[in-house]
Amino acid sequence: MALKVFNTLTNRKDEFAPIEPGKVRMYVCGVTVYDMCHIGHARAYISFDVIQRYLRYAGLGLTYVRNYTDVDDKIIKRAAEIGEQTTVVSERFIREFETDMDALGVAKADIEPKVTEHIPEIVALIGKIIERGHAYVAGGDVYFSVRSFPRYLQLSGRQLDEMKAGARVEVDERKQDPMDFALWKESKPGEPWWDSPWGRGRPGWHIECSAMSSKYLGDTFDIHGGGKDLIFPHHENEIAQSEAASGKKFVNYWIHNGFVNINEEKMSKSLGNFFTIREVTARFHPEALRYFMLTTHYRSPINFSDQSLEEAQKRVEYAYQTLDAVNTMLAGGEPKGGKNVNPPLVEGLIPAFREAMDDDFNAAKVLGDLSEPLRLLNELSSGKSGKPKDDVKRTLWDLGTKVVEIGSVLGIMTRDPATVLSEIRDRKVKAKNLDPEKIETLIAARAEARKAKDFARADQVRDELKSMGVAVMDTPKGTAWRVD
RNA sequence: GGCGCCAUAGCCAAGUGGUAAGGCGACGGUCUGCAAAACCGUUACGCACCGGUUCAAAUCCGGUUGGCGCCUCCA
Repeated sequence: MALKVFNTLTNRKDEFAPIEPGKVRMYVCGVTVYDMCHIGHARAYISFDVIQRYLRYAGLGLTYVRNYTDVDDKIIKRAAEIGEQTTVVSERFIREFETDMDALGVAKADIEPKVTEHIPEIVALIGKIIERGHAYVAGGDVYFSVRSFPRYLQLSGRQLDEMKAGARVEVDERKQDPMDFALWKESKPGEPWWDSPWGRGRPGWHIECSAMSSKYLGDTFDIHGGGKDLIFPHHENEIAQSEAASGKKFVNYWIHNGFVNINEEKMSKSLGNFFTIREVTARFHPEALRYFMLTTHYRSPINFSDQSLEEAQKRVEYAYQTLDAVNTMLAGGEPKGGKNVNPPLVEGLIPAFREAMDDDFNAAKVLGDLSEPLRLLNELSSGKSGKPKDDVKRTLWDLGTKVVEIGSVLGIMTRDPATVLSEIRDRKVKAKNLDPEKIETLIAARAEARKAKDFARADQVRDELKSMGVAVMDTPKGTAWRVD
């Protein structure tokens, strides 16, 4: 089955056909680096990370570009507020972004260009747009003339004249049309600036993505992505700029991810109802956050709640507990011989995975499909299945390998199980304000009581731990504990 | 006012024409000194509502209600 992607440009699922067979060029709008990232950013970059991984998995040669917007009104404002240089602010938040993405398992893009390092390209692009009659100089500013570009608003499917009624933007006197937008802005005192044919200034928002995408991916490329909120005006304006300059189609497939909601409302800075990635990952494991993001199709809104995160974390725990047991069972490496106990399940796994992902990257479906294999891995690795050991090992290997293969495309289940499990427990211990030492002491006391067959005393200790939210588990390898 | 999206069990959620995946929770069971974990079983005669198309609809069409988003910086 061929890959289908929902294309905002056509408003339907289109069969994906790259410009160059076997190769894909993809650009995703990166962050404006003026603050810590919130979980909306997490969703966007996780979504495209999965897309990125899947395209490569499917054997397509991918060039993935994700920029950093490091010149912008908000960065300037922020820098002024805290009395720092804009570059100090932007560099710091680039590092914070990298830290967050790393924790979430979001791989770096192949190219991560910064606006400040592409001013010449931007100036050249603006010059070209002016030359072609799609932009005009007004004082030290340069504006794109939306009326000169008949295809304007093709992505959002709106009408220019209908938009004017709702426009709440203050109209700059120098604009020929209220909808015209800045390509270049004259710098005010104290603002960063670069020389240009129009005087000292800086790029407007939008133009950087047009300049950097064409530099690294060409005038026309395959996929351009970002959050739904970027459709208008950002992506609409990118199309106008790029197509006005090149005279060619800009992008074939536009992919947009849905929002993260809080209490069914869009999470956003202006509403003040946002959580940073850092806040959430202090309470829940980063992989739980990632898993949560994948439980809903990337285009649908997803509602953030502690309960959902807890559920996601529970599944992550379950998966790693299972993998841990599988690893223990297969300590000797790939088993020789043995008979797979469930060939249809093992053999159907990857085809089902590909079918789901080929259908507009339906990772949520994949997660559901993973339940049965994980269940079987658990059953077999418990050692109590009653099946011949060789067959068990054979199946664990065959099935486990495929489960991890799928996990590696979704960016889950690829870390060291014991490490993740203890990281999760650490968070719960902290959340409940527990003292691990005290717990160990109690468990030791209980062990002694059990040894002496003083079960009344042992259960008393268990109850005490239980009231603290600690569950005690007696296993052949000793007594372990977990936080509920 | 314009454009668009969504509505599936207690909760989350997949499913775009063929007779409702999966998860969480709950209940019952196996295992266990007792538990926990794990495993097994049960948990939507119905997919907001009304009408239509069809042999067949959660899925297509029309309408109603409710919720959300964009039109302004925003992933």
